Amino acid sequence: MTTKTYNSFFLNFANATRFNILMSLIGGPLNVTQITNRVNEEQSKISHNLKKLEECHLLNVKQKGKQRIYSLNDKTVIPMIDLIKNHVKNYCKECDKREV
Amino acid sequence: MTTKTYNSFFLNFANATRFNILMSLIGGPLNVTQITNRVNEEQSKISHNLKKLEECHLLNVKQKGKQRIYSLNDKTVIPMIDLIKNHVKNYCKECDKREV
DNA sequence: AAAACATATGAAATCATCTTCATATGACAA
DNA sequence: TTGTCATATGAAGATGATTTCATATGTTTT
Repeated sequence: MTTKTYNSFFLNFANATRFNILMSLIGGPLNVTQITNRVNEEQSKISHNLKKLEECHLLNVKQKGKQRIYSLNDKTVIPMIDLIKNHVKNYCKECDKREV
Repeated sequence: MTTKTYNSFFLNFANATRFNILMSLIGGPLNVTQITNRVNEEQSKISHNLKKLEECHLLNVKQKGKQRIYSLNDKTVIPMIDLIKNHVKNYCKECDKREV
């Protein structure tokens, strides 16, 4: 596992926009316009970030007419969400409350 | 789970220095000087980064004389390492090879 | 073949994080 | 109570990531 690989893997989760994109896809695949609406950000911003997520294989794409449909790699993403949720629950109960 | 919480959680793994610190502690607790030697970085750099890891409860500290002994929160860190290793193995076989 | 729609891309500008350096603090030993 | 060892900290500078804006590409519709 190269430094670059795990660096970009975790960076993908660390960014709020990308984290929200992942969340928006938990319910099932969406096209770019739909993701853009759910996450409520600029289209080009979404596209740039989708690219990074896809490069890491956290997302898959397929073309459907002029749309591109993105779907979650849930084998990785769901366990990851569970892991951090558990961590926060067990170790960060207080610190997570004091908002900054 | 606040944005800040998951952001700093993942950021901790995304940084090479901190990732190496975590790795150095898999074998068991170490003091700062020992970590500094294993990771082979400046002492103040190590201290700054230890702080961030501790704030996220990925590390625990205890004082022992003038030393501070850091140990891994292995309940979280080990599963996390396993998760990314598996991801890379299953989905990034090729992309992980082409070094950048 | 032009227009319209959906998405991607490059580059500059902005914003956030990291490291570095100098110095401070805290604990123990002499 | 001074010196030394171990570690932490603040702030500036350096580096890196993200967003933005303008525009390009690709696909379908008319």
